[in-house]
Amino acid sequence: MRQIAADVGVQAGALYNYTPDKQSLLFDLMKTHMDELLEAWQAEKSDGTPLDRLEVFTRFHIRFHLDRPDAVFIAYMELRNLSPENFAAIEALRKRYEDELEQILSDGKQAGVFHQPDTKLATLALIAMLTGVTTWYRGDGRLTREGVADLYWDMVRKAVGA
Amino acid sequence: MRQIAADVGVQAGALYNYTPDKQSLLFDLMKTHMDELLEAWQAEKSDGTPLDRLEVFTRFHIRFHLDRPDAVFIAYMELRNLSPENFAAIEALRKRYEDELEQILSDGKQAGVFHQPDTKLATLALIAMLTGVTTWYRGDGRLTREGVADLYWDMVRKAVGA
DNA sequence: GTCTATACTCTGATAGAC
DNA sequence: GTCTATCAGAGTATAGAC
Repeated sequence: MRQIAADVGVQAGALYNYTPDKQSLLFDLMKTHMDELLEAWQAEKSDGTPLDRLEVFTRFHIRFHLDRPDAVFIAYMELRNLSPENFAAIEALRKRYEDELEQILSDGKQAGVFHQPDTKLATLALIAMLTGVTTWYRGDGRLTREGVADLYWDMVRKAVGA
Repeated sequence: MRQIAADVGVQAGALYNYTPDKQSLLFDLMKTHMDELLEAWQAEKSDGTPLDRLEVFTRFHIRFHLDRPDAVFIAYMELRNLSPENFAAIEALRKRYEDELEQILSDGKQAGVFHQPDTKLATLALIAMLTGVTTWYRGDGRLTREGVADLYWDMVRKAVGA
């Protein structure tokens, strides 16, 4: 709390005018992140073919996460420091996001364009693969953000047999 | 440290007969984990075709990580608590492991059986995808460990165009 | 709304007896 | 090798002045 206070230019005690305690502050950070993720996806998602929707999801996920490395880091690494109730709330939001991808994969399989044997596992596997980009991508590296998205999309597409 | 001491049945001070400080204890845990990973892989790897080697790697990675959920959790979540020198040492070991997969993918591409456009990115993407299994797999769930490995292998194989 | 001051607790680590 | 006792520092949070 002292470190946060120093970064925003006040003394530690002054922070408690804005948050009742540290746990609430962490929860608000994570909840805001997940709300923004879901809201941004609702604004981005389209009604095309399953293949198109999967590509939109893939590129959206990479772009959104690369735009917010700090929030993503917190959202994954601080889960264990949430109270049980707060953890459940964040997990529910995460599940809603996973369901968006699962629905695309499910529709694609039904349409005969995707061929994953297990849609639920494919959902989790693809999200893990895509989110991993935040652990290694650096803006000054050899690949542009668009280049990275192209490469991930190639793998996603193939992984579901499209 | 008091919590660890309580779990092993001694007082906190007694732990310092076994480790000079907490940082060393964490580093030793993570280093041991990485050493075991590399050693186990050396014992497991074979000389077959790239496709066979990739399958062996996939199944090995899943099995090894599902066998050690606690060590895996620490190895990923506590990286930020390592001193810079210790972090560099662990990262070097991690890189050696990644290089094992990268070599397989590289050989497969050269042989014309894999078709990933970017071998380095494919390496990181696949490891992230596979390691993700530890965040959701539960032994009492609907899938057996072998079933999970089969499903991941199907996705890995397709993702590299094999 | 921010400050200073401080209460209270926890933490890693050490000292010295046994 | 373990214990008890304790230190020094950091942590979250609160009180009261301005």
